[in-house]
Amino acid sequence: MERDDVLLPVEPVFLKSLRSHVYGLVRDAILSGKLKSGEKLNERQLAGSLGISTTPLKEAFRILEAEGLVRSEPRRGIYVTFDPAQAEEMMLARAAIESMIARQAAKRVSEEQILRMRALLIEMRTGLETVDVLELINLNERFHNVIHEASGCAYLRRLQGGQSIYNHTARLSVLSEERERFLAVEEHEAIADAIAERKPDLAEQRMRDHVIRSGEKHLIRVSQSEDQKDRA
Amino acid sequence: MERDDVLLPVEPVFLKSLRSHVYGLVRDAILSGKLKSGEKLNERQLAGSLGISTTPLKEAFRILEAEGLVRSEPRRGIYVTFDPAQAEEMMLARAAIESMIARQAAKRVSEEQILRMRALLIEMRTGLETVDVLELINLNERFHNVIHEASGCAYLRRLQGGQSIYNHTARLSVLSEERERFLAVEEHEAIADAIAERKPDLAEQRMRDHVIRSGEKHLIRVSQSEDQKDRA
DNA sequence: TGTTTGCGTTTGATATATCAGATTTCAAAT
DNA sequence: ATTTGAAATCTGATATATCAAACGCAAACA
Repeated sequence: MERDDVLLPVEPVFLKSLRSHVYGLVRDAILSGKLKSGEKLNERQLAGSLGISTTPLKEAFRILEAEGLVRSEPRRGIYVTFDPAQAEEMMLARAAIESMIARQAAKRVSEEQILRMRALLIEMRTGLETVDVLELINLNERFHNVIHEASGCAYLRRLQGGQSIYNHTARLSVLSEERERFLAVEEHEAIADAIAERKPDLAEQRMRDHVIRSGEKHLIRVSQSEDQKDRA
Repeated sequence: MERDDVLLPVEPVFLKSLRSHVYGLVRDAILSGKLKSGEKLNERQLAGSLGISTTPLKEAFRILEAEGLVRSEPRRGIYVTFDPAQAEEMMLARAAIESMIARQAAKRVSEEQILRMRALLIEMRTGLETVDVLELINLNERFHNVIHEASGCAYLRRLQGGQSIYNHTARLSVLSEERERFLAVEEHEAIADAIAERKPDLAEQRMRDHVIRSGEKHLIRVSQSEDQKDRA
């Protein structure tokens, strides 16, 4: 055993399965509204246009079905199931789970993790002044990651990931507002305080309110841009 | 149209897909501990022993994977991923989602729904005295259903369903305790009060505490019976 | 004219075959 | 004795074939 530690394992990204690839494609199409709710997805036709067989496609459908983005009627077909109401519920689900994670984090956080949160918050303040939105997005994610890590809840974290419906572009759009950037950092600081002081109830409440408030902002933006498309 | 109404639609249970059947089979095996965490599931072998082809089986694996009960390593195989820690996290997830549902219910509940909750609670009190545990389980479910209905959150309800890891037997076991039966009814009454008074925060908090408390009870029972098996 | 029945087409469900990555084995080399 | 590496083998990923249910449309009938 000599110097194994210097060799990082190669990211196995490039051998991602067809299934997961087409899953991502369809998922994005649904969430972005390219596939309307109620629309029927023809297995063979879609497989044909994607240049793959039906086997990986129907596996992708099972994942989407488990996530609640499509509904499968036996011997009938699979139908898209996603509308603004469900988008809001997914946001609420994210709030519920993320706040439960925050609660657990407040019980288990280490001193080292508290320091890391504080450091990130200071960086956020800086990013606020330099109006570096990209950096702010990155810091936000790292901040939440520290909390996830502190919670020790791998399953909840995974479940939470399934409820995110907004892509990078949408985040950029929301954080383009000065007021929103300011609010986000304020709320993150409040959450960090609650966790650092080991107050589970408070941490949960603040995290929930934060996710719901910023989530509503997203939803409003999306519905507005949908309206614009409709007028066109 | 002549007398169609007297003909109830046949329960389409028997034409349930193979996929969903084997999904249920494997899921139960994992949750009940018959399949240990880390165990590898061989596609062909399992398909063979079940007397089916690999196609519906691998679809079932995708659902289980989306639920976080198995993990798939490309070109390697699929491995069971379920241990006591995850069981506890699933219970916490249930608490998080169910309490969010209660919160929404407190905002939207109708007078008629409040009356139905009250009626169920009265029946529970009766079931408490006659020690009709089966009836109590039934009433519990109907009570929660009213709340789900009041919340109007179809997606959250669905997501919640995926976090239930205990079967009828387990529920029976827990409610065999006099004290547990009493506590459950007390908590349900408190939850109903909060919802009837349209207090979202209170309803959420009470529902969360209820799910976590009774969930911990379940977890303890399970770990104890696991210990017994280990000694055998 | 409205309803029903029948058959051909479509399409999802399932089975089987093929491909390619991963593991194992075991002998040759050091 | 240990290492290496190539072939055999295992196994999941993907493609293709087959089966049967559901749909649609038109002919038959009332």
